[in-house]
Amino acid sequence: MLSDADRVTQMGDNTRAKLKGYIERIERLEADKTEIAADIREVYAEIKTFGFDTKIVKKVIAVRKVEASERAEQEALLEMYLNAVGLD
Amino acid sequence: MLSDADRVTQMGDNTRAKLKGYIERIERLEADKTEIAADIREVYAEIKTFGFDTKIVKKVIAVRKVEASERAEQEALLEMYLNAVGLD
Amino acid sequence: MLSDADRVTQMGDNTRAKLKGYIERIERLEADKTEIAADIREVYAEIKTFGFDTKIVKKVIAVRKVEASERAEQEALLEMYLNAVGLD
Amino acid sequence: MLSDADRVTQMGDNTRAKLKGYIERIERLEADKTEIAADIREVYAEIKTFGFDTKIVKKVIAVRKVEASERAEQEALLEMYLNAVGLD
DNA sequence: TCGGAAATCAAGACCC
DNA sequence: GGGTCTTGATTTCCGA
Repeated sequence: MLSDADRVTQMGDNTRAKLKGYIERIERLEADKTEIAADIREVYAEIKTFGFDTKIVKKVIAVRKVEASERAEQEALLEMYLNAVGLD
Repeated sequence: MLSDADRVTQMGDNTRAKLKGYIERIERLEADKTEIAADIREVYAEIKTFGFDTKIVKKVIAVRKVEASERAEQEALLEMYLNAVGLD
Repeated sequence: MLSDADRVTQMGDNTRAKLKGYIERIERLEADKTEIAADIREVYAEIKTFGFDTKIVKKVIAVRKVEASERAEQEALLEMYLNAVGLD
Repeated sequence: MLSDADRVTQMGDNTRAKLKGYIERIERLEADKTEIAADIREVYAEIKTFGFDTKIVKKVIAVRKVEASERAEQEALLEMYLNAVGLD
């Protein structure tokens, strides 16, 4: 069986190009993610400038997040019930 | 500076005994954990025997869990508000 | 045949109570499991404070675990042999 | 001086709306970030399907990342030197 | 029983 | 420097 290293050294140009494409795509996505994180930090900075405690704002957002996830969980549960009854 | 291997070969009996104690304690705790996991699996098996879909039961438990965490988050937020107002 | 949801909507109080009992029992077991995991983390923290590399301690425990299972394996094998020759 | 809570209870509709806007903006940004993370996971899944070890791909990306930051570091250093000798 | 999917956990980065 | 967030690895769990 081929090891990964064997695959790399023996693979054709098409395969190599494909792998390269994957890697570059991931790097672009990660760059986007980093940029968004920077945007978020910026907004918090603005909020602080505005005179609010960012810690509380963060907590408010956290609460809203678990509320949302609870709603999602309940919907999933309902879905399962309906599915079990054959009403979906 | 001493490497870990140095420590092991050079340490006195007391130190060695202490380390041995830690290891045995962890092993006991892990045995307990494994046993509990087995108990949980058993309960699910019983539930299935009983004729219920374990997937739904799991989801019910998940919903209850996020409900609990939401309650905890809201309390933490309230705490922060009160703290900010100086009423805590 | 009844679907799971039929069972839920049509089941009597006894059944419902039984299911509730299962759920609460699982929740208690999971709480126990979480607590034990916390205990284990604590012991590792203590070990680290003590000056040892927790990674190595983990390795030691892992090795002892496979050794234990190997021993069990061999004992089972021996048991089989003895049984086969009528010496058990 | 007003505490944060005072601000919340006493603030006018404009202020409240502004804060709400900030929160919603952050939530949108975080949703985007989550989505990108999902995309990345998807790409890795595709890579795995393709027959490569994702762990190695991750390593490659990590290496390229530090190489990029090292390059940036060196360029900054070069810049400083050139600046110091008045050649920039 | 194997493989993927998910939870758990410690380590590192990063911001305050 | 303290604390939170993120990431990467390990382990765990379930279905096929």
